[in-house]
Order: sequence, then C-alpha cells, then structure tokens
Amino acid sequence: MNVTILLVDDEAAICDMLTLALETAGFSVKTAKDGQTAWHLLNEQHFDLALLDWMLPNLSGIELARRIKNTSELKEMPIIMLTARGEEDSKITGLETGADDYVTKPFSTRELISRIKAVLRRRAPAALEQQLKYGDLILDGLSQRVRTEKTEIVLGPLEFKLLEFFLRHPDRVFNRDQLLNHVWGGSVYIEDRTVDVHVLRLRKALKVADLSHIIETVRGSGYRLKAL
Amino acid sequence: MNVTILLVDDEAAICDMLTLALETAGFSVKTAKDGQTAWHLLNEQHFDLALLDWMLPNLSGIELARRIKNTSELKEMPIIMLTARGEEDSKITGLETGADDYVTKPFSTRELISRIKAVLRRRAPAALEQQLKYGDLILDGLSQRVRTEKTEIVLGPLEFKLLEFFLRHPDRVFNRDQLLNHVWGGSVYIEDRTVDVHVLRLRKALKVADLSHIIETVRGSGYRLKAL
DNA sequence: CGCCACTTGTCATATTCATGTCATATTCGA
DNA sequence: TCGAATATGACATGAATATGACAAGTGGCG
Repeated sequence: MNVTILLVDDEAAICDMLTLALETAGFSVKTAKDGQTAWHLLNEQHFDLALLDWMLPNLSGIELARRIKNTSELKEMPIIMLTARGEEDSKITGLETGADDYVTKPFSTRELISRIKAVLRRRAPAALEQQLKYGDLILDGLSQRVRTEKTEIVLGPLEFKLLEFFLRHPDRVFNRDQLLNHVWGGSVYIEDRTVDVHVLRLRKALKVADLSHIIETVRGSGYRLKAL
Repeated sequence: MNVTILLVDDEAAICDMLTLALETAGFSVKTAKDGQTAWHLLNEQHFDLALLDWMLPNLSGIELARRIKNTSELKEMPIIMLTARGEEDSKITGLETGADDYVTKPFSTRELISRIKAVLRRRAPAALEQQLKYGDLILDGLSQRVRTEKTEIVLGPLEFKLLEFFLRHPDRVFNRDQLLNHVWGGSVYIEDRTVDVHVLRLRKALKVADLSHIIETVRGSGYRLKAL
C-alpha cells in the first residue's frame, strides 16, 4: 500500500494523534493547519485522499472541498469530512459539496481507518494494493522489490516510485509536469527533461527482464505504460 | 507554449525582474503599474493568467480580482496573488475572492514559475479526458490512442488532433483555413496545402481499420467527416 | 573524519521522428 | 477533353527525445 493522505485540522493535538494512528496503519500523512496551506499542498503534490476538518481558519473545510471538486485535476480525490457533534446540519452540506464520507468527532481511529479504506476501495482500489502486477512483473510495496518469475529487477528509489506510479495508472499518458508532481511530489523545482533521464534509467533496469518496451514514449505528450 | 501573462505591480524594480524571469521561461508578459491600467488592459486583450500584487494604487489587487471573477469573459482566467509576508490575513480574503493561488514575497522566480505552470495545467485538459466514438472507432484522450474493436490505429500527434477535431464536428465541412486555425491553432504561417498532406496521412492510418473513407473530400470547399 | 558507494539532477551530444514543402500524378467537373 | 483541384510520394529540416558523462549531495563504515 502506498497511500498518501492530506490531513487538515487546526488542533495540533488531533493532528499528532491522527498522524500517528494513520501512519501506524500504513498510510503516509501530511498535515496542514489551515485551508490555505492545504490548498497549496494540494496544488503541489498528489494525495490519494483528504481528511478535512469542518471548522478551519482561513478557508473553511467546506469551501476547500468545493474548490477541490471544482478543480479538474483534484476532482477525483476522495474527501472525508471531520465534523463535531452538533454540527450535524453541516454534514448535509458537506456531502452536497462533494465529500465522499464524513466522520463525527469523537471517533475511534479504528472507525476512521476503516472508513478511509472503504472510500479508497470504492474510488481508487489500486491504491490499496500491496503488490502490483503487470503480466508476470510483480512490484512489491513492502519489500520495495520488483521481479518477474525468473528475474530480479534492481531499481533505485526514484525509479521504483516511477514504475509504481505507472503501474497504478496503466495505459494513460502523463506529461513531464504531471510525472514530476506525482512521482517527485510537488514543491520541487526540477527540469522537465530530468524525467527523460529517469525513464531511461527505468527502461535500462527493466531490460534484464526484457521489458523495457512497456514504457512507451508518446512524442509531444509524455510517457505511458503500455496496456497489456 | 505561447502564454500571455498580465503582471500588475507598482514597484518598477519587481516588474522588471519578474518580466525578465517570466520571459526567459517562455511566457509573454505585459505589465501594469496600477489596478486601473490593468483593468483597461484586461478588457482590451486576452491574457492567460494574471499576477496581481496585493497592494496596488487606485484599485487594490483584491478588488481587481473580485471584478475579474464577476466578469463573465474574464472569469475563467486564473489569478495568482503576490502578497508580502505580514499580510497573511489578506490571503484569506484573496483566496475567497477567487484567486487561484498566492505567492508570498520574497519568493524565488523558480517557485513562481512552477506555480504558474501548475495553475495553467489545471484549467484546460478536462476536455480531452474522455472518449470520442464514431461507429466502432474510439478515440481515447487519456491514453491518446485510437482504435476499433479489433485494430489499433497509430497516429502522429497532429493526425490525432485532426481526427479529434473531426470527431467533435461530424458531418460538417471545413476549409483548409478553418482546419489550420482549429487544429494547428491560429497564428501559424503554413501553406494550406499542407492540410491535404495531413488528411492523406490520417486516411492512410485509418486504412488499417478500413476506415479511410470516413474523411470525405468536398471539392472546392475542404473536408468533412462523413455522417454516420 | 575521510573514503566509498549510491542516488539523482543537469548538461552536451547523438538520434529519431513528425512535419512542412515541393514536384508530380491523378481525379473531378464542366 | 481541358483546366483546376486534389492526391501522393519523396525529402529536408528542426524539434523532441535518447543517451552518456559528470558533479553534487547523502549516508554508511572503517
């Protein structure tokens, strides 16, 4: 599993507690204390899911949700709202705004985690997979290894993430900017052309299993993992 | 790329510096020293994005932003606000007003450029994120592929765009100039006979699925995608 | 501390490929 | 049948991509 969650809550205590719980459950977590910061982060890197507190300074959770759902690149990201009891009415609006689920404080971390998984299963099943398969190629998220039936493929960390990303989105073209955002994670200022080099390295590594052709170049657009 | 940016800032030094940086990055830049001038320019000419300083003489950045978002022709234009540290509160209003992002001074030009790209990237591509169908022909925007049930059709980038354009406007005749404008995008100095060649190439590619006849020649007028 | 192994970003250069143009053949309509 | 419009094949060129080499950063380990 390689799920990155954005947690937005202004109470540090809750943030810490949830971060711990979520990381224990195997998620990667990034936090923001207010709507502003959250919005920034969302524009910089990819998240698989957002946990939004209802009440937020600067930019309220609901407003943030509305924005996300109005932004084509973020539209697909599932949102879970965190609401306090007594804000029941708000939930309605929350769901109407586009939240995929809501959780009422106080809640058990177990409940939260199970809801997160439920939502992900529904919206992005691939994200929960530990092992990704492509033909006889197997990418194992836990051991960070890639291999085919008979060959072990040795990858550097970045090449691993790159391949993983492609495996999660087969047969779709990504341009260099998109790859930088998703694989490198935003807030990093790198030349587009660097992507070429890493694709090259990935292909070179795949060669030992005679699989370098599975990453296709789409001239003028970017790269794509060939459909099986 | 061909992106035109309106930069509004009253400090000449910053204007010059940013203009240089942005032009180096491949953008076209026009500057205005105050909100008034900016507003005039916006009504005269199309801009792909506006960079607004928060503090402006005459018409403040936020007020300008509000106006832009209330004007139907300008509503779609992304806005990035430039704020000084210590004006943090203002950001709230800024984003609520409709700015798409903000950058806090001092900032690196790299960061600014990367944010500009991020914002620009988010607007258009939604249109292509779907499939167009014509009989059993399928054009898929995500994977940038064209195929029928049994045959994959390999197209170059331009042929792809050309076919896409035809699929969006079936059974309508376009002359060569119109095709140049729509498919090549205006402001190109190309022989209109070149269109013939690309139609030829498109037909040739469609041949593998025995579909070359769907693009019809209308003598004296141009070309047309045959109605189903 | 310092050396080494490893990763990663960038640049310079080589290579590939899409595209625009032209010269020529063919077709169409009157 | 004639002339104009279109089809077709060939080709040069430049832009996009591939590739190899290098340098800076990192962390381990003696």
